[in-house]
Amino acid sequence: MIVTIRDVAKKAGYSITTVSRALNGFDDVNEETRAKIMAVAKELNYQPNRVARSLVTKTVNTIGLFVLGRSSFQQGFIADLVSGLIDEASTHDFDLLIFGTQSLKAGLPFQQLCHQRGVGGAVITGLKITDPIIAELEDSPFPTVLIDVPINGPKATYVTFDNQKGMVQALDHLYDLGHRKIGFINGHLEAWVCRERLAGYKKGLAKHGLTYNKAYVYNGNFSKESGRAGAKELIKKNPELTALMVASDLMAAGALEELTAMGYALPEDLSLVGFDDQTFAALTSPALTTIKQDEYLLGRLAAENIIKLINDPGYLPEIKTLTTNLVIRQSTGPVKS
Amino acid sequence: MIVTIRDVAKKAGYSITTVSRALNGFDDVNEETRAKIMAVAKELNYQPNRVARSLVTKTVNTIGLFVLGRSSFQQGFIADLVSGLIDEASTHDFDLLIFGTQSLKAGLPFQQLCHQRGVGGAVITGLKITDPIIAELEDSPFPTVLIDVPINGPKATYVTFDNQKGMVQALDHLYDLGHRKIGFINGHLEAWVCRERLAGYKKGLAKHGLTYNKAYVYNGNFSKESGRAGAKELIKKNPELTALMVASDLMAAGALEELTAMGYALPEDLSLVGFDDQTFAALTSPALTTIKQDEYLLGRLAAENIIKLINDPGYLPEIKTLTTNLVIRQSTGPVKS
DNA sequence: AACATTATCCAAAACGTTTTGGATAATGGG
DNA sequence: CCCATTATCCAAAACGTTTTGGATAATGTT
Repeated sequence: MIVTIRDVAKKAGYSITTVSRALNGFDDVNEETRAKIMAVAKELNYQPNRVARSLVTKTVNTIGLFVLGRSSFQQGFIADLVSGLIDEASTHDFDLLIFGTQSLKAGLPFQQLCHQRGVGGAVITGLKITDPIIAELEDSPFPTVLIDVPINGPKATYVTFDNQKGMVQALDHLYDLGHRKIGFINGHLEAWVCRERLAGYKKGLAKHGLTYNKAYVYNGNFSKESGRAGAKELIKKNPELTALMVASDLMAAGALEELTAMGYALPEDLSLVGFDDQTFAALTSPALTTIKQDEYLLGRLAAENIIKLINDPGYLPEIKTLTTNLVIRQSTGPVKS
Repeated sequence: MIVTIRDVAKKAGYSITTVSRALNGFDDVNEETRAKIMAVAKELNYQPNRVARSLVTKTVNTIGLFVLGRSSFQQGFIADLVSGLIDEASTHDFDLLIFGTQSLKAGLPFQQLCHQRGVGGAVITGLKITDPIIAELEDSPFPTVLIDVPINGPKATYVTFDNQKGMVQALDHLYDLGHRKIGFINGHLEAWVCRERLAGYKKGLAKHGLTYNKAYVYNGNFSKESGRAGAKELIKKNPELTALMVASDLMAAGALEELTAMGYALPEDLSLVGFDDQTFAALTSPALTTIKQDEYLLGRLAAENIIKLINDPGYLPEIKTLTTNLVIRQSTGPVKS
């Protein structure tokens, strides 16, 4: 049933040493011998036990993906991120082990945990910028790639999107439609992307000579409910607003509900822009104009990066920033004159 | 840095044998000796290398999750399923390795692949009922749990929802609202759940003395576009229909778009029921009445089952069927008289 | 013929851990 | 005192694989 190198050696008539060296490309094996061994290995469907091999070689081809916080699973992008990670890992003959928060709760030092599980490097998503582990990972020799959180160390880097550019794109779009009073519903500032999105909002305003007004910004928490509350508050306090930008599609959906309930017709009375381009952004009524992020590609990039960090001692960590795209749908339109 | 059992033995002043036996609860170790060894192990943060251990003990505490087809990642439930799997696995000190389709494309026999990767059992999602691997797994000694595809073998079982009951619930609801002409947009019949949903539709009709009419059923493919096409065709050919049931929320969203474009007001002119309760079901306008499936719980159940199959030689595989719930929102209302 | 070199194979050690099968001192019972 | 039992420790073997360091026959050169 389970074929070991001993079975192959016995059937081929050579030692396990010769079998191993034949299969692993050593040049001190006669080519005819090698061919015979390879044929037997193929016939028996022999596959080297990676566990045993990794014990000897101390090389590891497993990436650990840490998804922190149950709510991270409820963001729309995890599936695509995982899909991208798997596809890239697979082309490099790496496997992907997934861990949730409880793995880190056990009080076991991060690297010990990874070593115990045979993980050679970690991709982590769901970190807040205040999480202490970030400092710990920064100078660590253990390869790490963070998603959407900046880090820069000898073996640590991150992948993300150009959030600022995305926000500028959205603001350009609204400006071109004639909007001059533009509000912003952000997420919580513990998420680095929210700091970036705020900076992009400010940059977009400045680009068009518009004044940043603190009262036009609401800090939510990425939930639909905070999107509703944000829209309600911003519009109540600033009825002159003609457009709202929102830091996530889910919050934008909440804002849409609230605005509709308040009697606004979108986009005639007010324009709305989300962020993410989650599946449902095309399903709301009106469908959301939003900033698209290709999370599948981000996953591939993260995997590519962590594999290099694991495999190549001389590899210098590179920060990878993917571009975003404005997707115009029906939630934005010309300002009402 | 990396602490091995030899470091602990050296520092504690005992052999590696005694250290191992002390840490693993053997009773031929003096209790004072044990305490001393445990203190040293704790001080050094010693964690047994699972790779080495599994090589010796041939026990494995890794579950392989196979997600087949890129489109499986785009179904709304994968993230919740994974979350549930991880949480349950973690309580049993199991890890979760994820594989995509390409892992099976390599031509490597399934069990060899799992053995090579140190996987003790597999959870598989995305299978069509026509996939040949199902027969292969049925009588295999390798532990397997399928998601939403029936299988029954000595080491094989499946977890799913009561799709028929869900459909009957939806039909009851529509019947109570006065609907008598009820159409059904199904997914493709290679997905077992679609056969179940069709059977449930028929059962619900029969329960209320309504006649099953083949012309009232459209076979889609789970895409939004097929939902649009299904609504268009069913309504065009059967204008007497007052309600549509749909086998997934995404197709329901497509049907909603089409019906709206055709000038129907929902639910006044026609009622619509989806299936899944995906996040966006609450975000469409009107929000979808739908059948809720708790995929997180399904993930936990699958993990619980596969762990039992791996750990307990005497465990008889149990089919696990979770109940569904009707979630009434705004897409259903009384039939127009 | 003697020595050096090359080709080709293999035993042993290693990886980190677990477990088998003693070894030995202490203790208790006849 | 002698023998049996118990407590407590440890060397060795095992797991499946890789790699080091030979061993040896054949061949070539002087």
